[in-house]
Amino acid sequence: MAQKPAIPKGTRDFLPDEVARRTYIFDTIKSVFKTYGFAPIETPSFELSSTLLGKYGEEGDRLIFRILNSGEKMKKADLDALKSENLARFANSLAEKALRYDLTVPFARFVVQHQNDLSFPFKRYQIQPVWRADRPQHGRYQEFYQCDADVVGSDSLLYEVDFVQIFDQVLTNLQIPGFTIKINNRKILSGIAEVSGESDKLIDITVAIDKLDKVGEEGVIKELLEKGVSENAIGIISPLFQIGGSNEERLAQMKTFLKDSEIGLKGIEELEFVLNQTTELGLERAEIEFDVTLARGLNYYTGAIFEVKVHDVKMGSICGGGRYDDLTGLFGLSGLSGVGISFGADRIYDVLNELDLYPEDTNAGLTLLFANFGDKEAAYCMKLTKKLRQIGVDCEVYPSAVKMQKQFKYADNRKVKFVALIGDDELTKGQLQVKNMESGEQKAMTETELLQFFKG
RNA sequence: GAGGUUGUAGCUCAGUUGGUUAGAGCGCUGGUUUGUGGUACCAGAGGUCGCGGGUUCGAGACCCGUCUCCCUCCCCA
Repeated sequence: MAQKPAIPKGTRDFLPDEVARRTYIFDTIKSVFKTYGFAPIETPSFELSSTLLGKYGEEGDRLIFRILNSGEKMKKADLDALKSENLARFANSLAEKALRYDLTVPFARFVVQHQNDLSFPFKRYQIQPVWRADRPQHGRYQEFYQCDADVVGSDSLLYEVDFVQIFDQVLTNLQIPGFTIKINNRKILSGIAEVSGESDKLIDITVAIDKLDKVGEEGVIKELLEKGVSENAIGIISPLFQIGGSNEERLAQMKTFLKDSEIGLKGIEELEFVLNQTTELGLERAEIEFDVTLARGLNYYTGAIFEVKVHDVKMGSICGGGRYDDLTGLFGLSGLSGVGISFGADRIYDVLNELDLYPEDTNAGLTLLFANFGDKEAAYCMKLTKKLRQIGVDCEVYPSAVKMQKQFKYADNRKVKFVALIGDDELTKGQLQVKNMESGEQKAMTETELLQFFKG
């Protein structure tokens, strides 16, 4: 035997039953996206490196899978960069293409390229795999699916309201018992930086504050000091650590805190609008929480920021999203505001598996199997399968006339719902035996009765 | 990218301080005579103990390297 086969780390194979479960998740998400007026698009799995690089920050660039140039293009390798140890530039000269890292940046590219064919606001959804050269961990893969819905070309906050409803609808439909939609606004974070007098350290401050629930107040202060934030500024920021209570109470506290920051107050106003509208509409299973410490790494968000966490499961956020006022600006089309969300299908899949939340019929089973009693009988069954398939019944004939025990065992493993037995007797009588594999009940019926039975 | 951990049949694991032909359960295959599965009984197949090197008379067990899994950080879905 050759060496045992393997797949790259952070990737997975899916068996038929697993695919059935994943299809259920994708279908649930798709159908909700559709009811909110989103239409699907697709983009290539790889893009030009120049499209992706520099869009996700330094960390993100490191996680982008590069596609090595081949043939003559190998000659484009920048050997000078290698000599001068500029490895990043050398790597870029070796790879003109790269696997997509998310669906948002390719979408921005798509919008700019097809701007004349689109009517705005443009709403699309996209369900495709993305790749990250990350170190695999629980709920973290190198290949995984994102399910994105975005709108570009409108700055209306009604879309933020819609997205909150979509989170609630999808996760409720998937039977997830409890989950929290965390919401914040990047303008509030800007306001905090402004009030503290450290506007240029916005990113450092938000990243540090984001860790509050993980490292605690002291941890955050330590990180702020390390990043060179002044003690004075930290003194101004620290009251934020005490913010709590209901969403209304938090808003009130933040209003006071940000009273001298125009941008901060704008953020509060936007957030208040979304929260109020959401209260008007109501939520099925979701809880919504204003979380000042919610930051999210991506540098392109400018307004609302979302993140969804499932209760009682140890798993990173299963959904994220937010508003980006000028994403397409990176590709030369400015002035288009966008807002979007993403469902992490693979994490949702893991959560559903962990909580065992699949509906009963989510498997790759077969509806009807014809037992094989010999050539003559099988030939008759083949004719029947053709008729059944025309009315949409999935069925098949067992391939050989082996002993019944074996055929039934096969039916069992395939999770077959019904087995039809047509032997010599039945052929002459025109009566078929149909056995319900779950109840064990077996009854005789004619061919027309059989077709009728499965039609209903 | 940094640190830690794990790796024995298809799966879940046992395997005493290194010592003969490496075990169990589940699963799988066949059987328990006539056309009936999910239960029972019997039998069988299946492992160069992640991979490569080293120490030793002898290594699944010890050492080094490497890959993988999982975990912490980072970042995120």
